[in-house]
Amino acid sequence: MAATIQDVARAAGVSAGTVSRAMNNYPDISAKTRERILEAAKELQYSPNLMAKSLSSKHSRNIALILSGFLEDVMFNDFETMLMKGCYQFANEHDLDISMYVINTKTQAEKSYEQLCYEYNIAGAVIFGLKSTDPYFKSLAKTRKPCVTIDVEIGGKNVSNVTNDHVAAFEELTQYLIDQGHRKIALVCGRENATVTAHRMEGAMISMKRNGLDLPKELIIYTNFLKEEASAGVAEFLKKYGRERVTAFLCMSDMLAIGTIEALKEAGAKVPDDYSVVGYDGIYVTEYTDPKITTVDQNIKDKGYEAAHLLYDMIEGTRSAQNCILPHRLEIRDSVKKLDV
Amino acid sequence: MAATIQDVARAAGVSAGTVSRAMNNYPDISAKTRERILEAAKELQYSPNLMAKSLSSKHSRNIALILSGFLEDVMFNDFETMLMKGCYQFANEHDLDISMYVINTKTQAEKSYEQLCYEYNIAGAVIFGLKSTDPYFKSLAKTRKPCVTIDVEIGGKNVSNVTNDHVAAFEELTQYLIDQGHRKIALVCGRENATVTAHRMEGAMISMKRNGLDLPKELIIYTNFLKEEASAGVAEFLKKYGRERVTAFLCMSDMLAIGTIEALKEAGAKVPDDYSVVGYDGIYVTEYTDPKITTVDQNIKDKGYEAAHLLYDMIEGTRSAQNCILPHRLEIRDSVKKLDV
DNA sequence: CTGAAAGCGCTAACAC
DNA sequence: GTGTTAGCGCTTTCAG
Repeated sequence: MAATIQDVARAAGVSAGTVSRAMNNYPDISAKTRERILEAAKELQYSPNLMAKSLSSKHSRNIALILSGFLEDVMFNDFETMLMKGCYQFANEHDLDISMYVINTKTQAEKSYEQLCYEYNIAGAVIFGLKSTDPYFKSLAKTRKPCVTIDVEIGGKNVSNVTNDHVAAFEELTQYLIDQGHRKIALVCGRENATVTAHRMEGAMISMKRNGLDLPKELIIYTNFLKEEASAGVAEFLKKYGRERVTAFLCMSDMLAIGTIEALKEAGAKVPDDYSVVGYDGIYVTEYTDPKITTVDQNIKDKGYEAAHLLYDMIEGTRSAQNCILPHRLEIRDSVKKLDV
Repeated sequence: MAATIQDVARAAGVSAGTVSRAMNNYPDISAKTRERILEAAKELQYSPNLMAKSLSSKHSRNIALILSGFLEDVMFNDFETMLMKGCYQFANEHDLDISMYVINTKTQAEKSYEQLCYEYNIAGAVIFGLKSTDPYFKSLAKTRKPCVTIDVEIGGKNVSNVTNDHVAAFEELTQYLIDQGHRKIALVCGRENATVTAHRMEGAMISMKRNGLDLPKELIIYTNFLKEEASAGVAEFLKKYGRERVTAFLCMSDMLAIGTIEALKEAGAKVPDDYSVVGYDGIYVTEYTDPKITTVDQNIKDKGYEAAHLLYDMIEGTRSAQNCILPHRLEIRDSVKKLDV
C-alpha cells in the first residue's frame, strides 16, 4: 500500500536510518544523498507513519486541546471555536501537531490526565471547561505532564493557568454603569458555586462599595448561566418590584444579558431607554442583538493562542508553570443610557 | 514511567499476549485470569499506548473530522462547532476514536487525503469546508480511503456526501415569502461562483417562476457572503430605487439577513413593518436578533452525526458511497410581515 | 557521512 | 487457554 521508509531507502539506494536522517533535517548527511532521498520520497509519495514515529522517538511535538463537557453543554457560544482557533494558530506557526480530545466528568474519573497523555503520546495540553467538581480539578495538581488550564486555577508545579482579571474586569464594567449615572442596579448572577461567579461578584461589590452603593439581596437574580432563567428572573423581578426599582441590569454573561433584554422587551420596556443592560464575555452575538450589547471582551482567541504558547514553553522547559493574566477590553456599545444625575 | 503491557503481564504472572487478549475482550481466556489481569492493570494505572496499538494492528477505530479553511475563515458562525458536536456524539456512542485535523488549500496541495489517513492511521474522515477550487475537490474522487463530505458533491466510489436539498429548501423559503403576499422581492445573493449560491438561486427562480414573478438583475444584490457587503448593498439599493421598489429581502444566508436588517434600520425603516427579511442556515444568532429572523434550519448537528454514521458504515462495508439528503426545516419567526393582497 | 542492529509497546499467528 | 515469536514503521545508538 503506502510507501514506507524502507521503500524510500531501497529506491534511493541507502539505508532506512539514512532516510530518517534526511527526512528530519539532520545536519550530518551529505547534500547530494539528502537530495536523492527527498526526490525518491516525493516520487513514492512517502509520508511517515506518525504512529511509528512517536512510538520510536522519545519526544513528541504533539500537543492537545482538551475540551471538557463539550458535548453536554447546551450553551450556545463561540468560546470553544475561538479557543480552538487560537490554539491551532499557534501550533501551525510553530510546526506542532495538535489534536483535540473531548472528555467529561465521567471519562475524567476513568482516566487520568497523565494516562491520556500517555495513550495519545502528547507532550501536554490546554484544558478547557473544567468544573470545580470535576475529578481533574484535584488530580491535575500533581501531574507530571505539563498543562495549561483556561480560567481555572488549580496549582501544582506543572499546571499553568491563562485567564483574565475577572474581578478587575467586572469592577470596571460596574463602574462604567455607575459613571453613566446608574445608582439602582440589579445583578443578574451566574451559578452560585462557580468560581467565575464569585470573581464577578467580587468585582461588582468593590465598585459598588467604592461608590457608596450597596447591593441588597432582593436585587440579585440568580441563574445557572441560562438565558431562560434570566428572562424568567427578570420578568418576575419586574412584577414584584415595579418599574422604578432599578435603572440597570448588570449581567454576569452575555447570554444572561440577552435573556434580560428579552424579558424587558416582553414587558414592554425599551432598552436602553427604560433600562440599561450590560453583559460579560464578548461573544460575537452581542454585536447583532438589538441594541448591541455593551460588554467585556475576554478575547478568547488570544487566550487560546497564549495558552498554547505557554504550554509549548513549559514543554521546552523555557518557562515554568505560572498564572498568565491577559488583558480584557470594555466594549462600549448601545445598551446603556447615560442618566442625568 | 507509565506502565506498559509487560508490567501488567509481570504483575499478573502471565505473558504480554494474554494481557492483550484480556484487555481487548477476547473470548478465549479464562474468567479468573482475565480478572487478575484487569486488576493488575487497574493497580498499575495501565493504559495502552494507542500508537503502539495502531502500529501493530491492521484495522483502526479511528475516524477524523477534517476542517478545511477553519483558520482562514473569518466567518462567525457555529457551523463547525455544531458539526463537531454531531460527529463526536456518534463517535462516542459507537466507541470510536475521533480526532480533528485542520487543513487548508495549501496543505491540501502538499499532502493527499490518503497520505493524511496513512500518517494518522485513520480509517476515514468527514470533510468540511472544501471549496470547488481546492486540490482535494478533484483528487478525492479516486481515494481508496472512505470519506464523507458535507454539502459538496465530488463523486468517486469512496466518497459520500451529506447535504440538504438546498434547491427545494430555498424554493420553500421563497414560496413562504410569496404566500405572505410579497411580490416585489430583492435577492441578497452570495458569492457568485459558489455552488451553494447556484442552488439557492435555482430554488428562488423555480418558486418565482411558478408564481409568475420574475427577478430582474437590478433586484439582485451581490455579496461574498459577508454581512458588511449586504449592509452596503442594501443601503445603496435603497438610495437608488427608493422605498417602494420591493417589500421583502430574500437573503442567501443568515449573516446576510443580519446585514440587511442593519442597513434597513440604519435607513430608518422597520423590520418587518416596512420590509420583510428572511435568512438561510439556521445559525443560532437568528434567535437573538431583533426581530428574530425567519430562516431555513439546516440542522447542522444532525448533519455531523449522520455524516459520521455514514462514514462508519462505509468503513465497515455495510453501506456504499452515496448522497444522503437530510431534511431541512423552515423556521418561521418574526421578520416577515403578512401583506394584504 | 552512512549502515547495521536494537527496540519503542503492542497484536496476531502459531504452537503447545 | 496461554506462552512464544515475529513483526508494524520508525528512530537512535554504535561502529566504521
